[in-house]
Amino acid sequence: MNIGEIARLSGLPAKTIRYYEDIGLVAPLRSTNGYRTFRQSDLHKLAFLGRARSLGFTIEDCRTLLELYNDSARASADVKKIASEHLVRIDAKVEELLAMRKTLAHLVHECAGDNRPNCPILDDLSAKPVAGQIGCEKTSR
Amino acid sequence: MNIGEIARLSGLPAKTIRYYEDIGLVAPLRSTNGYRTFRQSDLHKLAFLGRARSLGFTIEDCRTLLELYNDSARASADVKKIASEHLVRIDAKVEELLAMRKTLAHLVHECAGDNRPNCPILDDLSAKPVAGQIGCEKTSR
DNA sequence: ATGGGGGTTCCACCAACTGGAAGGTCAAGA
DNA sequence: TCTTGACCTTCCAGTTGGTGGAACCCCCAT
Repeated sequence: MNIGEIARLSGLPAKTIRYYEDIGLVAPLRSTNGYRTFRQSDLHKLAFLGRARSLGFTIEDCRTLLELYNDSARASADVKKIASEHLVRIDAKVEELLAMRKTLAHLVHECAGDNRPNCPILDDLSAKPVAGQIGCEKTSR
Repeated sequence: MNIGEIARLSGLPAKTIRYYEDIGLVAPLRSTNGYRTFRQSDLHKLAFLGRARSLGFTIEDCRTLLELYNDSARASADVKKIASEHLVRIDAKVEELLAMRKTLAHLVHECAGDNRPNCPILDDLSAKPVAGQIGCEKTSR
């Protein structure tokens, strides 16, 4: 199968598939005209990658997960560890976003959004941090 | 004030401040020895940027927000629009992460995490999508 | 004069692609 | 046979928001 068909079947853009070959995640054969030729196993691998990426695993996680997948002597603990750590990352990110969301939603709510210049949002952004200020949470970035 | 002091006062790394000058967000003066010299207004601007970035605004949003801040004839609606759109982006991101979280938490829970190879996480990742499958949500990436 | 702690520039790198240019290949139709 | 158009190839650059490091300059105290 050529890259176009594999892209259709795997749901990944051809560009991405070439990139994955570049970084050694997949190794299609080449036909005499230089075209990449994908086997069923390549399709399977790409689908695996697509699914793992859609769950937010990094490329390096994906690489490791693929190795574990191909290692019939793996310990499921190794897989679980990667997934658990990823879960922690996700939770941290969610917390961070919700903290932003909270402040932002409050500010948006306060702002009249009319044609006058007065704006609580800009007031907040330009507020100098005051020592001992009440309700001043540390922003984590 | 030199960059080191401004970094301390604004809470931004010196590297970041130089970068902000590079992309035209701040324009400190230069003293004869080539050192950047920051005014109080530069500090104020950098604090504004730090706060806006900590709320997740993009650099381009920050640029626009700064312009609006300096425009006494602004309409608060313009500010509110930027913030509201950002809020929508945040909500979308949170939704995406929560969807990942849900699947992932389920899989992690299912996995024994011992030294045996059997692993529901890998099973899920390698499952071929089946047409007509029940409970098969589209993953948005 | 020398050492240390500032500062400067510039270049490379991170993740995970994506867009586009310039060109080779192949099958079908006039 | 030629041409058209859909494929495919490689390579380079850009995205976001910085960060690390090298090589070098500057200034003050000892």
